[in-house]
This record gives sequence, C-alpha cells and structure tokens, in this order.
Amino acid sequence: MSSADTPSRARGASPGPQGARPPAARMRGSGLNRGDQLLFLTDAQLRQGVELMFFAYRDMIADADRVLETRGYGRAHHRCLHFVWRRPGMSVSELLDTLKVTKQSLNRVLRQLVEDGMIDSKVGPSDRRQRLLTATPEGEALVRSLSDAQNARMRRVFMEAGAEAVQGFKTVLADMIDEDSRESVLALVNDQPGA
Amino acid sequence: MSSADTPSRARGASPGPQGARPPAARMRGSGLNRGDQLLFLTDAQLRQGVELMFFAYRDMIADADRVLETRGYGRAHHRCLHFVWRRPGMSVSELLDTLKVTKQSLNRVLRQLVEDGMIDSKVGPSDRRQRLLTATPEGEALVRSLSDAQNARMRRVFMEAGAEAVQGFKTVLADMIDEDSRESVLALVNDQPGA
DNA sequence: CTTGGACAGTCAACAAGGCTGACGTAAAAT
DNA sequence: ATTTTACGTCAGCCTTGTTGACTGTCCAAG
Repeated sequence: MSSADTPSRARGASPGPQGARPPAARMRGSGLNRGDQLLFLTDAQLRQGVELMFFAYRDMIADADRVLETRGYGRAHHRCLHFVWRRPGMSVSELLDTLKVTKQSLNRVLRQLVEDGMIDSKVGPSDRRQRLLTATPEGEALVRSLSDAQNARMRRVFMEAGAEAVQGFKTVLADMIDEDSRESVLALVNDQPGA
Repeated sequence: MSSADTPSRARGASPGPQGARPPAARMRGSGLNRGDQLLFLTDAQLRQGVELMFFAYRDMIADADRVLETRGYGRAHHRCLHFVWRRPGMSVSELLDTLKVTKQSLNRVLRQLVEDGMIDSKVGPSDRRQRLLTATPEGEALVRSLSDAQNARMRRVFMEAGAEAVQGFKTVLADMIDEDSRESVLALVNDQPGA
C-alpha cells in the first residue's frame, strides 16, 4: 500500500528541518509562484514533519506539566481551564466541541475545577439547560502561571527562529487543522483576549 | 546553534496564521514588509503558537487513531512501533528515552506488540541484559498504513503552505525541542530510512 | 573468585483521564 | 399534551500513565 519513497510532486521542500544545516539546493527563482520551488515531497520529508510535531509537542507540554503537578492537576484540567479563560461564558458543549473529548471525560475535571473555585458555572439565562463557564480570579491566576511556563519556551524559540520561520510555522499549523473546524478554531486563536 | 539569522531582539511575529479574521495590530502598510518587521513578541502571539500546536496535533493524531482503532491498538502502540521501525535493533532503554515515558507504560504495550508478532525482541549479543527490538514484516506493514494516514494530511498541508512555510515550520519545531535531547532527536529525525 | 553495586528489563498495583451507556431535566416539535 | 431532542450528570470500564519491588547480567574492588 504505500510507498516507501513515493515522491509526490509538490512545491515545497525543505531541505533539512532545522536551520542548523545549510539549506541544500534552494532553487530560488524558478519562476514558479508562491512557494516557489518545485520539488519532491518524499515520504521521508513528511515523516520528519510528523516526528518533529511529536517531539516538539512532547517537550512543550512538559513545561506546563511541571506547574500542574504542584497543584495536583493534569493536562485535562489545563486544557479545560485554558479555553474557559479564553472564552468566558462558554457553555459545556462549546467546550466539548473545542476539546473534542466526550462529555464524561470533561465533566470529571470540570467538576473538580468548579469545586476548587477555579471555574464558575452558572445556569444559562436564556436556555436553562446550559451551564455557562467562567474562570474565577484564582482560575485566571493559574492560567497565567501555566502560560508563563509555556510562553518562556515559545518566546525563546520565536526569537531564535525569526519572523519568517514563525510565519511559516503558523501557516502550516493552521492548515493542519481539520477543515471542518478550521474557521472557528482560527477565530478563537486569533481573538484578542483583552478586546 | 540552531538557527539562522537570529537577532537577539524579537524579530518576528506573524500576525495571524491566515486570516479568518483580521486581527488587531496588523501593522499593515507600515512600510516594513512581512518578515522584516521588528515587532513585539506579545503574550497573545506566543499564546497563538501554543494553541495552534494543540489543535494541529489534535487533528493530526486523529488520522492515526482511526487506523489504530481497527486493530485494537492505541497511541502508545503507535509510538512504540514507529520508533522501533525507525531504529531497528534499538534497546528498550533507548526507546524509553525517546518516548520519555516510564518503563511500565512502555512495557505493557511492547509486550502486546511482541506477542502479536509486530515486534521481534531478542537478547543483545554483547550485553545479555538488553532486549533488542525490531519490527517484523507485519509490524512494518502496520507502520506503513499508519504513516499513510498521517502523510496524507502532511502532504496536503505542505503543498498548500509552500516550501518556505514548511522550512519555517521545521525550524521552529526543531528549536522547540529540549536542548538536552535536541541533537540526538534531530539525528533520528533526519536519518534516512533507506540509507 | 566473589561480592556488591549499577544497569537492563519485568511484574504488580494504582491513578488519571479517555470511552460508552443510562438517566434526569429543559426545550422544541408534533 | 405528549413525544422527541438537546444539555448536563452520574456510574462503570479500559487504556495508559506512574511508582516500587524484583530478577538477571555485567563489571569492578576486595
């Protein structure tokens, strides 16, 4: 079924992942639009992308884990609290849709967070079936300390990589999101908190 | 070390991945072109990076999950089998180090994979304490169908984003890896399978 | 040689956080 | 008014993470 070396023709290429090695053949100015270079997208190159996602995610997550551990929370609490903070007043089902987990998984950690006073849950005014969620001041404080941990890494990386690389990074990640949810996800991601 | 032309000042920043909504502070028409603007690395921009990693990883992983489900395996099996396939003959502790999980988590799934004939485990010839792991033909077949699922997404994304974006993507991810393990991880990632 | 420590891997028991299914209640549809 | 649908909750199961105790192997000091 597949390919050891199926080169699918594409524009795009990336000689080596990190900037440590000098870019091999760049082929600039080939006369093609947009990404410019026409080159082979081998399975090996795609595999590199997947593996890099794994390792980067693994290490990025670890920053927050260290903070969570001191509070007795896990990753599930983090995700839940983070998005509630991002969208104050969101309902449980909106949160479910964002996290793509089941109600029960969410409910367990959500209940803890409410009991612990990190999240405030109140019955929806127009639709009383809903529970509208908001982060309390304590919840916000925790979100902030979690963000700080991860932002430190991000800040270093973004500075080292430079603006163009960061732009590319964001473009690729945005494209990687399922098309169904992409629009709403990007609306969330790009929404300014203070606004 | 790793990167290209990195100024110490925050050069960088990417307004938004792609416009689902033109975010505030776009600085368009400032006379500086994209990539060259010197701009502040705000917390909001860092937060976008973290959130995009979450969503992209979530959806990327889902591709493989669908395949795994049909075989009765989970993500842990996937990771384990994948890296054994990448480094035939690797020992259990090397694998532990790659995955950064504890022995027992690994051992459970590893045992299943060995029992199911996906991985071959043999005593190390020079050091009989070691168990050297290799993917069997069946294991390789499974790895391939898992890769196919994820590569389809990667291929589309890489083509759509273009070569430069892909380059930036890989640069940023590589920088995001813990410095301690970065070198060895990149050696693994960049290692060509057929070589 | 042998003994003690370090290292590789295994096994047992437990916790976190996924999942499905059953259920009560509120809103909508008939 | 009654059925149907949607939202949130509760109970129970399974995967996969963790720590701790254990076996077997290697190597170095006595």
